[in-house]
Amino acid sequence: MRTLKYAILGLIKQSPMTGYDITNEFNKELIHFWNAKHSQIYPELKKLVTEGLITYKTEISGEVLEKKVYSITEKGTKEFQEWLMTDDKIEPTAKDRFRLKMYFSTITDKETLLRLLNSQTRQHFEKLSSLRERFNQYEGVPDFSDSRFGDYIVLEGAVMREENYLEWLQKCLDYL
Amino acid sequence: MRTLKYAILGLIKQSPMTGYDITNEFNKELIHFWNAKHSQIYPELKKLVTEGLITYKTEISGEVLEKKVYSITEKGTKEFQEWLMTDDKIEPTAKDRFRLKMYFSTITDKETLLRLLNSQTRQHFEKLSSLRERFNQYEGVPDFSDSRFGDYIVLEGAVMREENYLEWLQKCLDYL
DNA sequence: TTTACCATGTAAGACGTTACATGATTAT
DNA sequence: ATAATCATGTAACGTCTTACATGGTAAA
Repeated sequence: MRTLKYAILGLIKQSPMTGYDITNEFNKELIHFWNAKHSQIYPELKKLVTEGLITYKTEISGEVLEKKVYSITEKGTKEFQEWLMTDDKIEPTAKDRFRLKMYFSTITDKETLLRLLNSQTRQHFEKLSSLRERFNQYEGVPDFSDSRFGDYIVLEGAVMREENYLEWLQKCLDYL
Repeated sequence: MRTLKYAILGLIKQSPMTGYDITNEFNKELIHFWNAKHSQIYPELKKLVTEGLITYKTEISGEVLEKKVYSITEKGTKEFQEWLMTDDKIEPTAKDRFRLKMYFSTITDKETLLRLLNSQTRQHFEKLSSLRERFNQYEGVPDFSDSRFGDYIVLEGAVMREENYLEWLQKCLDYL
C-alpha cells in the first residue's frame, strides 16, 4: 500500500520541507488519522529520492548544521495525484484494544469495568477538549478553494469521532 | 504490547478451540475491533504453549486428520485477567487512509472528491446494514451476567461508529 | 550555561500480510 | 466427482516501534 510514501509526497507538495518538518507535521497536524516516527521517515525519504519522486537541496542553519529541504518532482506529483484520485475499498478493521477488552468484559467484575470505563471517558474527554479548541479557531467552513479546507473537514471528523466514542462509553456505563 | 496473545487467551478461555477456530473467530466475531491471519495465529499458539499459558490435546477428525484443541492453563487465566483489569492509555492514532486523502482534498477537483465520497458512503452504508442485521437479532440488552453482554456492547459500538462515519461523509458532501 | 529545540541517521526487534505448501473431510 | 470447508504449518516481505547514536542552534 505504501501509504507513508503518499503522506510524505502530499506534505512536500504543500510546501518543501525537511525530514524534521515532516516528523512534526505527523505529530501535530496529521496525528488524528496518520503518524510516523522519524526513524521511518528518513529511510523513506531516501527511497523516494532514488525513485525520482522527490529531490533535495542542502541548506545551512547557523554556521555548520546541514539540513535537507525536499521538494516534489513532476513524477512525484503525478503519482501522488493518481493515488489521491483512486477509489479505495474501506479498510476491514480499525483495531481497538479497549473494544477487545469490552468484548471480554463478562470475564471480570463490575467494579473493574466501571474503573476502566471511567478512565477511558476521562481520557477521551480530554482529547475531545483539545480537538474542539483547535476546531473552534475556525470561524465557519473554509471554502473548497482555501487550502485549509482539508484540515477543517478532518478536524471536524476527529471531533465527531471522539464525541461518538464518548457516547458509546456512556452507554456501556448506563448498562452497568 | 502483545495484544494478539491476550485476544487468543480470551477466546480459548471462553471455550477450548483449535487454531482454525480462532482464525474464524477473528474473521467473524472480532472482525470489527481486531483481526489476525492464521499465519500469525499458529506461531503465536506455539509460543503460548512454551510459555505455559495454554496446553493442547490432539484429536482426530474422521480417519486421520489431526487437530490440536487448545485450553487455557491456570497461569494463562491469571495473566489474561491481569491484562483485562489493566487501565490503558488511549491509543494515539487510529490510522485512516481515507481521512488522509481528505486532508489533501484541495489538491484535486470537486468531481473526483464527490466520486470518492459517494463510494465511501455506499461502502459504509453496506457495512452498517450488515452490522444492524446482526445487532437487531438481540431482543434487548443482555444482562451483565449473560456471556453475550460483551458481544452486544461492542456490536452496538460498531453500529454507532459506522453511523458516525456516514454522518461525517454526508457533512463533507454538503460542503461541496 | 543550560534547556528546549533543530536535525539526521542506523539497528534490532515486533507486528502484520501475502504467498507458498500440503492434505483430509463433508456436503452437493 | 467436485467444491467448500476443515486443518496446520513456513517463508518472504513489508511496516512500525524502540533504542542507539550524534551533534548544532537559539532562547532564557
